[in-house]
Amino acid sequence: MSDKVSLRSDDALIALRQIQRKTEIASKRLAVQAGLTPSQLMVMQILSERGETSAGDIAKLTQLKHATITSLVDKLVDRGMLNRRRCTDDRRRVWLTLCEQGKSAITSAPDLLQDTFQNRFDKLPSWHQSMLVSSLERIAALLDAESLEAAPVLDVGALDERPY
Amino acid sequence: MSDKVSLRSDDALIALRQIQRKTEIASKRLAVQAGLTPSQLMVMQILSERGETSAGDIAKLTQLKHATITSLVDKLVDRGMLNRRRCTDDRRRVWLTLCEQGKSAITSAPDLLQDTFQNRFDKLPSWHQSMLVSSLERIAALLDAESLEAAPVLDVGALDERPY
DNA sequence: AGGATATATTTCAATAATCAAAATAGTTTG
DNA sequence: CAAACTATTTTGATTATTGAAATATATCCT
Repeated sequence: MSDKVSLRSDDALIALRQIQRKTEIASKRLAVQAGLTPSQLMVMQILSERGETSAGDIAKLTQLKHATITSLVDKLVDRGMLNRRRCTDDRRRVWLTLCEQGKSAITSAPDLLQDTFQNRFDKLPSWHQSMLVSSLERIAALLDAESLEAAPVLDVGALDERPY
Repeated sequence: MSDKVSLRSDDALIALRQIQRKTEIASKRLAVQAGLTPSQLMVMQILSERGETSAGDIAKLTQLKHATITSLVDKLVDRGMLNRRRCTDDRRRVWLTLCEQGKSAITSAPDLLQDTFQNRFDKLPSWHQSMLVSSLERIAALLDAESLEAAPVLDVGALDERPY
């Protein structure tokens, strides 16, 4: 007759938030190690995973404004981390790719989170490993909201307080 | 006789990075909805989960500098989101707590990621739900590096490029 | 006890990240 | 071909974050 309901989805969300906080902090630290800002690291990781990507897509994926991407990319290009290439079909667009130096910058930095994880994961029995992998992939799928990636933030006019 | 080895820990890390990117972007959007900056949201979520927490601990947990926490907390206190309280035992320390307005600010904002996740999760068969929860909790545990939370970033002197 | 040292937070001044709005350049549509 | 649209960049702010010095308090040591 208790009215306390412990929903499993709540447990899942709690664990998910813990994972989020840990990975986010680890990524902040990783950026410092690699001599990058967190946003720069994010851009470079996206390029590393997806290969050549347009500036606009990067803006959507990172949820940063175009102006921010431009200035951030300027710096990375100056430092020889990536290349700009004007698209020949549609000459308004700009494609970005990592260059060698960029690739090595993000692979050579020591990633404590990754090392710790990998180390412990490898010690688990095989059945457990495969369960975790399939769970992780399922979770990633559950989080896949189109709307999240692309959509702009909806009307916020109702809020009467501004963030500063 | 192929020398391509697809390690399961790599698969796990790939999925983990996807989850990270999605939750991070969702949290950036959530902050905007709540009229907060991402850092402010993070601080408030930590306070919401842990209750009263010292300024220094918040700095460690968020991986921000003390000076940053001070100015960020100034703004939140001005807006009536949280309280400062000097510790009586050790009068150097400052304890922070959410006030009512702060609590409602972070619970009332619509969280698209959470809604999407919850919705889909609830439709899964029970056995699958409990598998996911235990996997998530295990993953969180695997990521639990003391060193990650507390330790300062190690020597970076070897790097010859600065992040700007 | 009391001076030296350590810790927690804040202040101050400077730097870097981000953004809104306008500008530029190219493309599509009617 | 002009009007409307799209992708990116420039410009000129504003805000977030930081390092270093300052402040206040606590602990350690002899």
